[in-house]
Amino acid sequence: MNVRTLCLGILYFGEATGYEIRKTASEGGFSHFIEANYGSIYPALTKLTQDELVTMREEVFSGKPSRKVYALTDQGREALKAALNEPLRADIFKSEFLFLSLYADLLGTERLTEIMKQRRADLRNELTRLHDAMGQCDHPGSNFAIGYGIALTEAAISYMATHAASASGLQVEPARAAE
Amino acid sequence: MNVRTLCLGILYFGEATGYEIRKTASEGGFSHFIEANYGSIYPALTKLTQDELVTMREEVFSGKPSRKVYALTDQGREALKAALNEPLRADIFKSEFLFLSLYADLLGTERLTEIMKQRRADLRNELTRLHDAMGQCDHPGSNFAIGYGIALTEAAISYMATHAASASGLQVEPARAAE
DNA sequence: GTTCACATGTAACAGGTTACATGATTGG
DNA sequence: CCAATCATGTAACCTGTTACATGTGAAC
Repeated sequence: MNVRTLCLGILYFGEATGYEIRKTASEGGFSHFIEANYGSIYPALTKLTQDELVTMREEVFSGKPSRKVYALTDQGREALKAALNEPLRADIFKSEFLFLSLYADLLGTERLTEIMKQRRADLRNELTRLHDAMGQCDHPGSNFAIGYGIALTEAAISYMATHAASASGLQVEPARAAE
Repeated sequence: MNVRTLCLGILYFGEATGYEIRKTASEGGFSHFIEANYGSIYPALTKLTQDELVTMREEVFSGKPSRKVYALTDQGREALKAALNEPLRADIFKSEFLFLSLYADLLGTERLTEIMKQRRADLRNELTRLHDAMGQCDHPGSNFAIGYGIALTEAAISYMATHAASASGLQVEPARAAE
């Protein structure tokens, strides 16, 4: 989906600033299947305001940086619905990690061990993040999406635990339990 | 990773045409974590030939379409190694399906049911594809990557089986066992 | 005092996607 | 005969990313 629809979608849950939209998309509970950064969000919000799919309200506090709070209009809600009814695109998954794993024999034990260790750490962090997000949210749709992320992350962790050592013919340091 | 490195990586396993590279990337055992299409592959191969990272040999058969077979040079192999030793980028996962699931209440039972059904079918196909790929390949690195895909796909199927009905407050038709 | 979080925005650039353009052979 | 597979390539377009530019307040 494009950034436009993403903004409409996040605004559907309540008004927000560009900064908050990015945070939800890139760090919140949805960040495992969404990506967006300022460079695309701010222009999109300007355009959406022009098209009257969202309204903008500027909050100016003396001293504090002013913030622009965006909210969905009825037209915006309709546009979101329309976007949701368009043909569903396939998931996109790109993994440099898996690409690297194809060339384990070219990498050398040291680098390979480092990569595998890093990946296990990343997966554990991701799992923690997802559990936190799940705890802060009781919306059924969101729980489904976050739960999906948790299920896959757990599967990845489990796979890493049992297969990381066999990525190549090279001997990789075994994972320690207390790592 | 960029298309350039992708081409070098696939050529590492043996010479190939642009057509075959795309097929490996988009339909083969690696397609679950790689994506590339003609529009990016052909220009990349031309550039790589100019840079002497690959060699090109044209095979012309009377009648048959001629094919350009590319092979890695020593320089190309070094370039691949160098690329593999650059800092590892995080995985990219974008899912319109999960995005849609956030708005289950906006979707209507019919569309939601259709989406969930489609996703289960897609996952089953993907699993079959991965098992086939695994059977045709005994390279350790590839087996690790394909196995990773299988593990995650199985987790997704399992999650769908137990949670698809609870994506929203709406009642979704339960999955049938023989579907 | 320095780093982090809040907050907005632009511009150049890179990268890849889609559509177009073409054509032979094989199998059903 | 029609569809699918093999086979190569260009060009316009779109989209998004990176880097730049700027500033406050709070916490440590």
